[in-house]
Amino acid sequence: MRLTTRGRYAVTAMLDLALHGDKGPISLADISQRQEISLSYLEQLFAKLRQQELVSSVRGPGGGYRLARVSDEINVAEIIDAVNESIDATSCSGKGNCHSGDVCLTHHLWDDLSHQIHRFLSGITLDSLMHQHEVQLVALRQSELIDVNVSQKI
Amino acid sequence: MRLTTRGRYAVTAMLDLALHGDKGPISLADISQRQEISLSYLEQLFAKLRQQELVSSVRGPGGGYRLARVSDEINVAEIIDAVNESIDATSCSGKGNCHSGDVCLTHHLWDDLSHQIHRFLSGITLDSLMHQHEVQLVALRQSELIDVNVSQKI
DNA sequence: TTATAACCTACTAAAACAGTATGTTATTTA
DNA sequence: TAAATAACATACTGTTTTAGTAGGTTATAA
Repeated sequence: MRLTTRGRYAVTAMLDLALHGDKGPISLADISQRQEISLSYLEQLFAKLRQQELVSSVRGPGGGYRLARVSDEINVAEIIDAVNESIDATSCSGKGNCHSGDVCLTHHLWDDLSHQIHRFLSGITLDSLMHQHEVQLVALRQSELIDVNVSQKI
Repeated sequence: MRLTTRGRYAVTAMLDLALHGDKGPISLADISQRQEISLSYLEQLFAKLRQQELVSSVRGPGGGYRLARVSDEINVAEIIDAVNESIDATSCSGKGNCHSGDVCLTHHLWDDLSHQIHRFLSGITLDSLMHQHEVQLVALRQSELIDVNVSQKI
């Protein structure tokens, strides 16, 4: 089982989209700046998110990405899944052939754990996240920081 | 967050100890054979399990390892922890400095998830595992296989 | 004294991770 | 129509981790 920067970045970027998506398509450059994620890396992640139809894209100037569905119909588990991080904790990918073709002593335990994690993460939607008090505080601070940066540029 | 072969091996080996420990100390060679885990790799894992005082050792012929506590006082979370696999899902190890010194947008989510997983795994003891029907079936099959191997050797 | 099995340290091939680099293509705007 | 923008695509790379191997030393029971 893996839960690394890749999955975290994907969820963070999608939440950023959910928070700012009302102003039309959001460019990866914007997300990159706000969330401090390398642009090239975001591009790779969004290629997968697009394949899984979690986002849709608009090319050209003023273009960017939009959520492909409303924010309460996208959950965290499917975002992590889309960027190829498996939530599965078994060594056999659930096949049950972990010990010379049969299940290993602890197969059931890891299978249970996987379901537990999946249940937890699939119950959390982008919509529920963006309405959390703590998320809103962080989002507010981030937009203030960006404003400062922008005015410094001018 | 990592949950890989290392943590799985450690839990499997500890469960093997719990299942067979009534016959005195169990050698790593036995566990290696039953659970199909490389002996050298087991030695490295047990060095850490011993440091964390989850097992005690007996050297010399007939020696091996014992659980350092009764099986219902050892839970899966501490075994995984002992072999250096962190259950923590945050990128900042819970410090909350994941976004230029402050928390990132999704810090709270990963923190929640970590607690969820920890609560689940720390609620499962070796004792509860060894009394599970499925575990007993697998253990039975394994001891039969070993018996066949032994009689073939003779 | 010999065999056993823990204990210890260094090394290694392969994979994954996170990121960089260098483009091409579609679309808007001046 | 040219320039700028931003998605889209692919190949490459340094670093770390993983899982395991190799080659010992030390303690103890038979």
